Amino acid sequence: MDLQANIKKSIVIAFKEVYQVDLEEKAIVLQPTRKEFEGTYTLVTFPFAGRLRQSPEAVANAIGEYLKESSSEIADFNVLKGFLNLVIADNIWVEVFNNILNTENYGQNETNDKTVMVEYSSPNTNKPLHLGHLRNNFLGYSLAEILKAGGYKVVKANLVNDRGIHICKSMLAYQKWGNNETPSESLKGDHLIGKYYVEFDKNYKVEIEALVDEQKVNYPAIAATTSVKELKDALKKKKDLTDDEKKQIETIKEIYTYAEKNAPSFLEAQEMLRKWEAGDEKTVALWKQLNNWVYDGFNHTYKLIGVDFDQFYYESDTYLLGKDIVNEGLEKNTFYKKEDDSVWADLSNTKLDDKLVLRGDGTSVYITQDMGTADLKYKDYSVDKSIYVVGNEQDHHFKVLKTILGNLERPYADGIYHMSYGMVELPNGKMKSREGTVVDADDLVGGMIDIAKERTDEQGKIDGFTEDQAQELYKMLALGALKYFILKVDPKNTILFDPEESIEFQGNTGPFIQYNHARICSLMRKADEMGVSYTKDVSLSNLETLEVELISLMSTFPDVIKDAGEKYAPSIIAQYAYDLARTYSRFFNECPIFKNDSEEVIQFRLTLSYGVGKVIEKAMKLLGIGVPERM
RNA sequence: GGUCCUGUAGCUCAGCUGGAUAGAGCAACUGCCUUCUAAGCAGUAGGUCCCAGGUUCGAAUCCUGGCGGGAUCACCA
Repeated sequence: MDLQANIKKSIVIAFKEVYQVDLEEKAIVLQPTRKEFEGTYTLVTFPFAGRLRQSPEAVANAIGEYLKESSSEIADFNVLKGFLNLVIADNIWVEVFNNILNTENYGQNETNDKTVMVEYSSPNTNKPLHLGHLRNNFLGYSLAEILKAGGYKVVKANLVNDRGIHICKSMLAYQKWGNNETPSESLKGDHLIGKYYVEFDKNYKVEIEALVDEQKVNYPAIAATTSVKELKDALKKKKDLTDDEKKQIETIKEIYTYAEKNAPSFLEAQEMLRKWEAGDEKTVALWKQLNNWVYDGFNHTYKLIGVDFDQFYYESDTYLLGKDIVNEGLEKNTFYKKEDDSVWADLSNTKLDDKLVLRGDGTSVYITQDMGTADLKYKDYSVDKSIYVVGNEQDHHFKVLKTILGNLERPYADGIYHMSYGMVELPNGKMKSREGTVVDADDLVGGMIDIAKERTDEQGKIDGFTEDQAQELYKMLALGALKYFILKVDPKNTILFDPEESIEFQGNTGPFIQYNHARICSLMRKADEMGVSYTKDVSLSNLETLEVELISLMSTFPDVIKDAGEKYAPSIIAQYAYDLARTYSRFFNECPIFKNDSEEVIQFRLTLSYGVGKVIEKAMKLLGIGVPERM
């Protein structure tokens, strides 16, 4: 039963009967009534007033009067200016609630026979996951769950970036300084490799500076300076540069570019990449070993944060894909070749600049393999939609990719969607791996679990818990706080990650919602002791405002799920879960459940609590957050 | 410079398919545990919704132009 739709139908009839006008159901917009007025839905009559040559107030009164008389759903109404507030009959709410109770897996939309792939996480295998990856993982996982609940068949995919110059860098450093170190309890594989990646970078930087200073003699504009780096930093800070200084900057850039490409260790890394691509046995063996360590480390983290995948793609398998598509593009004249044999996608039909898709030497670039992988995904799953959960720094890239695939007349091109999300910034600025200001994912989660333990223990709320149960609760609360903190924000906004605030357990937080679930479970336990149980068929004729509010909120859940899926916004679910928990919390305080004379009321409120608990549980599940039975 | 995103309370964020007196949380202050979990509830205080025009009965919301913040415009991935 769709209450809103029924009311709209009644309104259409009302307009026909009262004013002899035909309205489309779509033209009628019902909005939630503001808290300070009585009623659940509000019809705004301003738009009709002009047409009917009546005051908005008169229209509202006439329609309200008609509805009250003729519609069993409308118990009462009130009018303020052009706002017609409709009060729904309590027995209708009871009916709505019974419907919810008797709907299996309430919230789940009917299947739509469509398949969608959600690619997320997609890490580089040269360093451990950090806070930015956490946002990606939480968003991807949640979106996948939301789409499932929205009726899609979902494939969660992870495209692992396991090859390339950056991988060779850590391999090289390990080869040089690794002394056959292996992962251990205290240093798992991804962290181990990350350590060597940092080592490489440190050494590389030293080499660059040395090379730069060596080169400066060839450049009169800066030859006299003692340290190029100091000069560079000084110029960076300065405003209103003179022409000479601007020239110096250009020169410095030039030298750095040269140094970056000619530093010994960089050349070595390049050489290693060539060997890898040639299939050199030793190189490939090292690569395999180190990558496997990293995967073990990642799997540990994935398990810790509770995300999973149905399909892994590896760039070492896919990086050569896409070259056929380049030929196809040339044949279809949507690509063209330049004099140096490089191939470009013609994007003159858009605002975008033409894009290189194959280098002059025949090697591919990032977008080449992305085209190939897109084909592969379609081949594997004939997906109707393909979602890429990738940061907003790649907005342009995905615009180009989608356009190119469209020009190539790929049937799936329209279904490509870049779920772009904003960066995660720290109170003192951006995270920069080179400056050591990254927040490591494992450390962060570990730290939050510790804090969850502290808070819980000091409240003395784990009496009777086994050690395992306690540990499980700490983890559930820690991840609940973290995931909710990140998911409640609209994906496209930049997040300011304040470690202090993210572990708050009060107010608009994950634990607050979890707490309300635990309270409900506590009621259920008490009911059990008292020999009362919830029912699948409540009957009651008189409801409290908060009871109506709860039922009304619950009734919108399937639509909220659909909306969140259409907007690719887990934040909508987060907001909903909080609204429901908060409303329940007020109900809990104002409406005693057991301390009540009427058997009927006790059973109704108990059942209402049960229903709310179920919806909270399901909503949180869509965010990848578990709910405890006690806390 | 071009393109895209963004600017709402001291702070973190909702609201943005136009609708009533702009909402939450945190922080501050005041109440409420012999009664179902106080990780809670109730209340007080806090706003030029970046600015200026425009459209409209009505604009935080739509349009135009500014200003501030961010991303991007690689033969990097």
